[in-house]
Amino acid sequence: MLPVAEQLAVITRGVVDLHVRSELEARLEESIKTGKPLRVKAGFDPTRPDLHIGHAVLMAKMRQFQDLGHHIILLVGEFTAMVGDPTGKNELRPRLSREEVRAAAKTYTDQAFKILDPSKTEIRSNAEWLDEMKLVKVVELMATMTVSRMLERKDFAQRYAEGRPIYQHEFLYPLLQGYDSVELNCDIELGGTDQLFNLLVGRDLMPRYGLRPQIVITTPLLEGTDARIENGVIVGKKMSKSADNYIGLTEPPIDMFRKVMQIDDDVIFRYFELLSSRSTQEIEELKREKAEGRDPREIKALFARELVTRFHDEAAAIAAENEFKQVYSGHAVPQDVEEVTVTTEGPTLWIAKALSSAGLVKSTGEGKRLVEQGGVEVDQTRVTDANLQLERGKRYLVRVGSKNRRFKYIYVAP
RNA sequence: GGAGGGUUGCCCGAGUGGCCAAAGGGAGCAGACUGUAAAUCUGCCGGCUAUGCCUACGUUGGUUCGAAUCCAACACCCUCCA
Repeated sequence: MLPVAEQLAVITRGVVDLHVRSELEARLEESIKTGKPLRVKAGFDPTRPDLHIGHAVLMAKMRQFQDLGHHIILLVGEFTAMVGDPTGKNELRPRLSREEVRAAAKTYTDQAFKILDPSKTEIRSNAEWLDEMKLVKVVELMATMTVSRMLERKDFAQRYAEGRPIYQHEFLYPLLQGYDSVELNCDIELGGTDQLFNLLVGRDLMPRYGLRPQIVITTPLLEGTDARIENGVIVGKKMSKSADNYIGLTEPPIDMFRKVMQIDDDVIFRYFELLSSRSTQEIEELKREKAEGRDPREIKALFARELVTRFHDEAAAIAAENEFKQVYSGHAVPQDVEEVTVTTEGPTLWIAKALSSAGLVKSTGEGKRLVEQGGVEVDQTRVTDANLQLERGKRYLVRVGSKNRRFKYIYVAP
């Protein structure tokens, strides 16, 4: 094992909160002396299987602990997922069935193992102990925390102040998550900054059960692909599916690549710092090169390639880069364009109708609008006539959109 | 249990009988300019081949020639009192 100072340097890189540093040092020292790895827990709620690269920030930190020789416990919040953590968006999360949770947990771990070493990862589910928890124990647990303490949590406080609903089971959530740490007797718990409150509840709870309090470390939440830099500070919503500013871990290579290339030129460094395996020095070097006039597209492509390589493979990354260059910079047609067959009653088919039947737009109204606005190409030529009729028995190559180009061959069946 | 306030499109938010498919803003989309990004400007932004029709302002019913707007019941949320 590495000496304490070196481990600390790795552990604290890029983290937001660390409670408490001196305890961490002591615990690392002890671990080196006894040869016992620290028990590091990171939990996740398998609420929805829509993982994006924002989640990968935490996974990368977990991986660092593994590389330092510590023991990672990946806690599946199978039970807590059904309770539903109050979201940052202050909406009540839907409660999920056990089946949905299981499916989501599977996709989560599949993705996590693209970063984590499965042989060094212990997967546990809190349903193991929470399913059978007796009411007396629940009451005991609830008696450890006051309502006003709960209301310290930002989103509770906010909702309370704004007169929006808070349900009682939501108060239970942090307690249950904290109790997981008691069951697992963790040395350290990791989470996103949004989890700080919950993590600290665990820390408070442990001594009440006769355990040493866990050390709490949080990683930043990655801003979405639509983030901007204003006055040197990154601004923008967190990456999320609902804000549609995410890069999914299972997205096709070309989409990953495209989305990275559409990130703001300066914001890309945030991504580098939180996700790239490049060293801090290398990243600084890239920043310097950009300042000296290197094409930002090249720098973004470096990150895009690294990302696609990690979640797919190197061949996919190269292919994606080539396709991107051809399709977006060179206006070429991608290799694998899907062909759809649409039918028509009459001798011809209205373009707007064809677009919606082919699934390229949501409605014929939208199709018509796009044509009117010049957002549609048929056989590589921009369509200007919103009344264009496609002929029966012919096959057309249609392109819709610009930022996110969609191509299809439309065959008008006789 | 009692009293009062609230529920409008993806989000925020105006609208208190016809001029309301519903102001304004945000988000989003398209075009121009570009680099694929930013900034800026322009246009669009419920559905339907439509000078019209359908669906929509929590739900259901009612009043009216006509309802997001008035009435009733219900549901949900909030506040105060118990």
